[in-house]
Amino acid sequence: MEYNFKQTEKKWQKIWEEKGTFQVGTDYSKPKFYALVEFPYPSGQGLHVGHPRSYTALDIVSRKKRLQGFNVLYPMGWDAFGLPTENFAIKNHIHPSVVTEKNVAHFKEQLQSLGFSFDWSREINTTDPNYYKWTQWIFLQLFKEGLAYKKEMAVNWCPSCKCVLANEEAAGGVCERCGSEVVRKVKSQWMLKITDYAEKLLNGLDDVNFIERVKTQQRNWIGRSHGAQVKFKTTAGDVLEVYTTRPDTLFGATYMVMAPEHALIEKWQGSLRNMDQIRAYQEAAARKSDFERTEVVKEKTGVKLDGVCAINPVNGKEIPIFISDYVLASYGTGAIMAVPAHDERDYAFAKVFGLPIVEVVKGGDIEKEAFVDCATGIMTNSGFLDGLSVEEAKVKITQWLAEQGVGEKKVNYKLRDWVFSRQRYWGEPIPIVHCPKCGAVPLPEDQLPLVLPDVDSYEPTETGESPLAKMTDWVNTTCPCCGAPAQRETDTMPQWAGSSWYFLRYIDPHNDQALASKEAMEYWLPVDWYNGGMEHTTLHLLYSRFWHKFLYDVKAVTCPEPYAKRTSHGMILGENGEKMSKSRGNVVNPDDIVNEYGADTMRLYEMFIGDFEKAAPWNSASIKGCKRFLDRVWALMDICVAGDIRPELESNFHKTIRKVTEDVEGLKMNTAIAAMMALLNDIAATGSVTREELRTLIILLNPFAPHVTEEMWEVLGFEGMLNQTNWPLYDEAKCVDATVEIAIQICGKVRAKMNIAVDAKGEDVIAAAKAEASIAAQLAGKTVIKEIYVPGKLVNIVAK
RNA sequence: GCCGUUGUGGCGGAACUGGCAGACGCAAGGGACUUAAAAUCCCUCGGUAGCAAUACCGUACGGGUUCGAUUCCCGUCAACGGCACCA
Repeated sequence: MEYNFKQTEKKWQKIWEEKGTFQVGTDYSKPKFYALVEFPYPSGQGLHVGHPRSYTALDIVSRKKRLQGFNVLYPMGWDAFGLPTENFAIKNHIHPSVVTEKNVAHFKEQLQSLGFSFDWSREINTTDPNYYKWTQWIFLQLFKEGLAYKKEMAVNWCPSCKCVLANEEAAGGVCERCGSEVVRKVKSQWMLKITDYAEKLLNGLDDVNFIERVKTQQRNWIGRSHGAQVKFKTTAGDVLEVYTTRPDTLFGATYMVMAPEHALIEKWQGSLRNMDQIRAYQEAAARKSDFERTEVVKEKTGVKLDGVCAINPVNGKEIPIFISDYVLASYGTGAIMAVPAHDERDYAFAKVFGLPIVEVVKGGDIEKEAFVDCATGIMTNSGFLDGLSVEEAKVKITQWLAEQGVGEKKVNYKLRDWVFSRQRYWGEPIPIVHCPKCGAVPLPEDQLPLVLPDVDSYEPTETGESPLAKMTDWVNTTCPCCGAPAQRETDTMPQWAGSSWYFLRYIDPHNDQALASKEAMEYWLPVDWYNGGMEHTTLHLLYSRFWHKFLYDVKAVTCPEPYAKRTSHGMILGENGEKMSKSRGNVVNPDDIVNEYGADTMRLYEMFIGDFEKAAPWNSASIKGCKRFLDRVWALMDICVAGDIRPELESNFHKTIRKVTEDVEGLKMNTAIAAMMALLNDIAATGSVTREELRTLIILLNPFAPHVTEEMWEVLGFEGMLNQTNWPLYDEAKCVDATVEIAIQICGKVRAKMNIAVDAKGEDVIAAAKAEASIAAQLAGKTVIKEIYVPGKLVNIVAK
């Protein structure tokens, strides 16, 4: 009997939908399992073969957990605000919500054709006012707690289009739309104080099960360092404050560097004799992004301030001050003390400007390069610090600075506050009213959601304000505080807002009293397993942890960390090994694969393609192997006879059950599939299969290929639906074979093999190995120095 | 530049905690079935030499530790992800 995947897959998808098979009950007595994948941005291009990699993997986990008796929540939704939809709307004069609706419908149809066990009754959409009501509510709580504030920030500005550009739209310093040069313009922006949570975000990592590289990257992104803040007096009278992780090297500070944007420059205007030169340099620096500025390879540039000097507090020496773009305004105090002998960037700068390089830590050769190692060095040329180790010197100088009142111990973070404003239309309106008397006033909660009004044009305004600024009817309102005429905030939120808390909404998606009910939160939180891309590690994942920790502090959620476990999948590349993209012409459409091979084959192939965590190139030819495997499993029904698992296959079955059970937990789907393929080969070699063998095999395969296995279950006449049966158990004792083949090595090289009983004693095995004809011959005339037996693996005889 | 990661046959990949490198699959070659093709089934398949048994080489490159290294350490090269307004 031929297997018709088209008909069968549709049949089961319909049954699952009609019966609500994967709808999650509210039976809170069962153990729960909450599996989460990153919800997609519904782009106009439709689903990409990259999306199902993550979705299939956790679908397999979810289906297996259900078979193991868990109450599983596996939801899906749409992260639908964002730039591409807005740009499409501008170009084609279609409302973004219309575009979104169409894209969502397309995505949903594509996802459903792959047979994912999502609970569609809990579908959410970040652009739905009933959803973003709560996104706005969270913003209000942040505002009330003082974590949302306004600040002047530099943004990318296209002077020709007169609009703010996203970094992506300003790649290479050129406007993506018109090609003109992008400048940095200062604008007042809403900011979120994520830095207040730096310590909590760091410490929380100790309590969660995230893959190590995600933790490392988050730790580095937060970038905690211990050092000192030091005050340098200047000849202008003001104090120039710096942060340093190397206060021990203070005696070696021979000059200072400020970021070109540093506020003191403006204050010192009167004293500075080379203001023209300074202005020119500031303008040049404004055009560069932070990471262009910090590149080490390029020649260091800068301008010496003519008219103001600093005074080194340890020795009273006057030292020059420079501005240079390698110092960033956004890190530390925006100024540094430069110690060229012990910092590579300072060294390079000092060489260019001919500044003195004073060695204060012995151990390197400062004629050649900066000596940066602080583990081994001994202090020198440093007065009362001489002879101390770097660590001792750090402690002593920090104490001294504190005693003198010119510095203090300081913990610093690389993490910067979150720029939360966008001058765009397609985002959540920020629920704030600006009153001339009361200032920024939060909208009362009973006025939420503040609905995004319809506008005629989605183009930003001449001044770079959001398109909402043109909606005077909407903008003009009254102050919720004093009733006087006031104006609404016209900036919108970034796309990160809606995705920072979406997992909370799935657990109680229709609640209009709260984000989710306490009861639902207590049962479902935290997310048990969250899978997503590595590219979201430092932004989305950190932002959502921040919001969650905040919500925990204001008692709006019931646990301190949102995600108990985080894993990451690799990208699926084009057949040529490059990233899939329209412009490269190497995009594979999942619809084509489903049509030609079926959803089960597609799912199996995406899991078999390689190591889940690594990038893997698509290969059309290889898909056939997965189709062939499913066809061979189907064909087993032709040779099926009554009976239990046969003794000669017993250990194969137990080993395979163990392998699949463990590999699914470890996201090693490729080796789980390989194990099932090997089992099929072993069964096929016997020429028949028993009912019980087939039953066990198709339960194991069900999470991977749910349609064909469900159909086989029905054809074979087993009771009920396969997805409601139990996952098979294995017996550790039955996974072992009686004999095992081991290798015999001489000096680490395999020279022979032999079969031994699994429980054979070491000395007997070694004796047997030496008795082996070819081994005996090669050992003749040599002295045995060492004999090693690794149980069940090998014997190694070292001889001379 | 900074942070993180990766590098194994013609290809995707496998290999426990330092223990037989190449599981499983694709492609390729040979054979069976067929009027023929597709499908299916069987065999071979890292390189060099050899009829063969077998020997030597081989996990990006150069060193090191070890009885034994794809695995650990040091260095080099190449590729990929992120760098805060793409998501």
